[in-house]
Amino acid sequence: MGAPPEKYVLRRAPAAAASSWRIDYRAELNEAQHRAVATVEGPVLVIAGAGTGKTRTLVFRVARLVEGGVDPAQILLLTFTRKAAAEMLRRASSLLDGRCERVAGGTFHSFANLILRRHAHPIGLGAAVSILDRGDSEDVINLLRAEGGFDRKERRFPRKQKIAEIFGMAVNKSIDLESLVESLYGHLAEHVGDLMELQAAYTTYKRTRQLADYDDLLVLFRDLLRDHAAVRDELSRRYRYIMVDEYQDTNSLQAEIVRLLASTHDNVMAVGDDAQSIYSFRGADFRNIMDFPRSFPGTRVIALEENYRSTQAVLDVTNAIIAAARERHAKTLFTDRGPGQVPLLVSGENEHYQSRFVCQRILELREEGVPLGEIAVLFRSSFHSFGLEVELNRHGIPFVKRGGFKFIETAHIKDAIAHVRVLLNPLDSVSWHRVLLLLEGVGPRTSEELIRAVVDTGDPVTALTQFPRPGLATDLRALANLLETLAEARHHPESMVEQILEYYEPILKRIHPDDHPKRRRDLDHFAAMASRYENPETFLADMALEPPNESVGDVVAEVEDEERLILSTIHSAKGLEWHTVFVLWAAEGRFPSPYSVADDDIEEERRLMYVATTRAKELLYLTYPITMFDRQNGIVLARPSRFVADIDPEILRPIALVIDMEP
DNA sequence: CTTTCAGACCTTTTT
DNA sequence: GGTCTGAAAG
Repeated sequence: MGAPPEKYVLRRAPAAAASSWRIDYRAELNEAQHRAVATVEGPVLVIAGAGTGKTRTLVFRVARLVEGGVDPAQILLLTFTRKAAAEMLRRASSLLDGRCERVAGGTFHSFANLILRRHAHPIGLGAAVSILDRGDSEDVINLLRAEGGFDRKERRFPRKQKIAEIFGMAVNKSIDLESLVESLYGHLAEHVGDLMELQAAYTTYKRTRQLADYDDLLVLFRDLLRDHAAVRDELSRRYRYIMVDEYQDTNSLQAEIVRLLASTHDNVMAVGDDAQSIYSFRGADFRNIMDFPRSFPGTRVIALEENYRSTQAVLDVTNAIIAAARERHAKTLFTDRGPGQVPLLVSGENEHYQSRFVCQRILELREEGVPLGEIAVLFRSSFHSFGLEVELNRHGIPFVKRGGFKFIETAHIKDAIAHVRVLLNPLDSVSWHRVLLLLEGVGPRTSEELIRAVVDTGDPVTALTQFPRPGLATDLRALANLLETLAEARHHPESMVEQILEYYEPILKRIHPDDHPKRRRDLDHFAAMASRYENPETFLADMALEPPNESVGDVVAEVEDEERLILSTIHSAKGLEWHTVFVLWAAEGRFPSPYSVADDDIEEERRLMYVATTRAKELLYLTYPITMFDRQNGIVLARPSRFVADIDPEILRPIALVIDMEP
């Protein structure tokens, strides 16, 4: 994160032992940052505005702890993505030495997974738990929904997606289904009984088959800590210093986990910004950050308000956006980075103007020497960039897209993963289902029978080869052969994936006659990803918990990242910064999202706009078309987003695009 | 039972 | 544009 470069004086004694050189914390940090770094014992809450050096503070604090003699393995750094943790530890290591790499870190989910695998026993879990991603849990729910006959009710019963959302929300908000439906899903009140029944069935299903969804990881981890004092004390003593980044986006379950983990020492530093809370759809509540001092009495609160990232002109806009927020910690960011250029509110005739403007401006910036990797185009929803993507391709501007539908979620990749999963956890009926339905002549019924045979005999190979259905014998034999080959040697993930692909190739051609070459290429990249792992267990866990955030096709980098423009959802842009930021579709009907308008979640949308605009260091452009296509009404007039429409034109300058008619 | 095909539906954000 | 669902044919 940004910092005054002129103050960057790292003094490193030449070739001396690591412990003999010292970091000059006072020279490196401002007063508030320094206080946060120097406060080592006891609970600390850092309220860090956007671009105020939050990451820098965490990095220096890790270094400070290690330098002060704390064993790195006693430090736990919980972040929003593992990439964020890795990046911080890399920076801390460059301040000190390799020791910082031994700091434990990752997301709540990945850390929970790690601990649960070590302490599976007390909560009745096996070591080979399969992690269900969102799609997997929806599949299970759908199965049970049909099995329980819930879908045959006269009144419309919610679809699997909605059900999964509701179940997840209940867990993440730590409230029971009944009150959740009452408060947030009132229109489903008549189904409460059925939903509860379904939820119970879902839980049983997962437990008996060694399956855990994302929420289970947190719940089971919490239960382990809460109900097993010995484990709790052991863990609490092992992780003596806990730091939690992006605390505004944690939910009550995660807060509870932190509370329990710190039970023997209270050494927790939570860092966050209530104005940047954008994950309430996942049960996060920015009030969590307000409650921190209550669960940790004696908390020292430190506010970081000096912004090192953006010019004053950019800050004037972001301050104006957030000033209208209904409920927040009042703070106004300031900088001494100089005035900078006034951000523009750019309007054009239609979406095409918007795309052309962005492309043209990007090409100009590149001429001026701004690397493509220092430019980002941000948007509320992943599909908002479709039009621009076409235009970028036309101009030959390389880009990566982050967020939205992911590579890992495509059917063919999930198929490949399913084969690895059944091998590791033969009880994983979700994956069995996927694997078996690929065979010609196998539908849901036959698949069920086969799975029952596999579970009953406990021996997949025998169950498959002995299955009394001559028409399927050849295919089942082939599958059994594959499983045998995979099981024989404890394969390296890469060679496992290669074996699977050999088996899967003909199936792929049959199911996707038109585009199997494209899918085949995806699968080859998947194999390449597998090659980075030592064992299949960590490979699978990572694919479920920290999949690459790139969209389909982007996993292949033909060009180095520095030479590619970034397209990203605002959610995926969290914590990052660029020289120039474009915000697409700053128009009513797109941003705020119509869903949020209907549900009265406007305040979170405002924070999203705040997060988007605070990513810019030098240049900021908000664009919107004057007409846009609406599915119901066809072409309609668009208005600028309510979050920016009323900003003083001196602060956010309106510009209209015109096309040069000269030849 | 499985496959196929047409029409409905619905599209936010993510671990 | 893609998935999901239901109905009818193989």
